[in-house]
Amino acid sequence: MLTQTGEYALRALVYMARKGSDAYCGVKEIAQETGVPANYLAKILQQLARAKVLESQKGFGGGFKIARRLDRVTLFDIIDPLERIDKFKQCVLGQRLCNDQVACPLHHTWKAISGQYLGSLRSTTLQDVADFRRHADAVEHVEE
Amino acid sequence: MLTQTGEYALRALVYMARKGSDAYCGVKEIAQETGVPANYLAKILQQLARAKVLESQKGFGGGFKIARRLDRVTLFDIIDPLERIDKFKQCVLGQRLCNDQVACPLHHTWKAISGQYLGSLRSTTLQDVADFRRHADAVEHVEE
DNA sequence: AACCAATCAGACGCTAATGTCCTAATTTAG
DNA sequence: CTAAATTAGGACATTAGCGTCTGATTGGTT
Repeated sequence: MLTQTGEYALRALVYMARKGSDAYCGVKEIAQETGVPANYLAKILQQLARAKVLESQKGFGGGFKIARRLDRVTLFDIIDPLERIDKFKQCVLGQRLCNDQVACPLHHTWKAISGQYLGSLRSTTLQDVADFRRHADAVEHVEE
Repeated sequence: MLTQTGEYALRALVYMARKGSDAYCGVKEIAQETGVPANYLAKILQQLARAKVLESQKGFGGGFKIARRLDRVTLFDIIDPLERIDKFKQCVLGQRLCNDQVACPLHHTWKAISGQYLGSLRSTTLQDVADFRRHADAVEHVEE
């Protein structure tokens, strides 16, 4: 469903989004807080920087930060550069000819399944995630 | 989403279901028709036999056949013995404490996504797939 | 200018998934 | 009974994902 790399990326970006600061955030800190191996996380964040999802800054006080407004970054944006999402477009049964008109036995079933998955990833933004968290915190606070 | 092994299993079982015969079906034939590497497919089918999804028969005229009525075999039954579907139950962000009450920022989003996925796999049977195919064949025939 | 903090880039190793091959064990045909 | 067909099972090879390490580069601090 989600590769290890993709999960690590989600962990890191959710952490950064939730932190909310506009300053650059170091790899060590993110790794520490999310439990992702630091060196490997660095590779992942570099890829996301190349994909323009993050901005990076070398040197003292440098690190990574989210390149766009939180409501303009979807979960799909984060996972897409790291995994082969285009797999979804190919026929599960491996038939060359498989589309809405001429469909393999699994075409419609699989299109529905993958459509729901991709749709959810595309419609959920980091803003949604950050908002939810704050709401949950508030609820917790009220319950105390 | 779906591992290579799982995809191969789907290809093979859909082929067998569609063929509709109650006789044992040889690995070579299935491999030929589905484009799956024969030796690897053999391993996969053996696993499904151990999981009671298939029955196997050695010797001349032997092979594999589906062990239950087609409407009692879901796509989930086919994929489950081959992949670690239990991954879905774990928190995406890796938090130890994450459930409906105390949720991580992604809990609800991810629960919805994986729920749709697993639900589709569990509610689709080989009978559905075989039926669809026959219907599609009929449509093709009419169009000629 | 010298130094330090941090990313960048590439090489390297480990592990699991994928794929191949060979030898048994089993069943049927003749 | 023998030979052929076929799965069962294990050993092995290949590949890709995951993870580590080292040196280079960049930018700020002193």
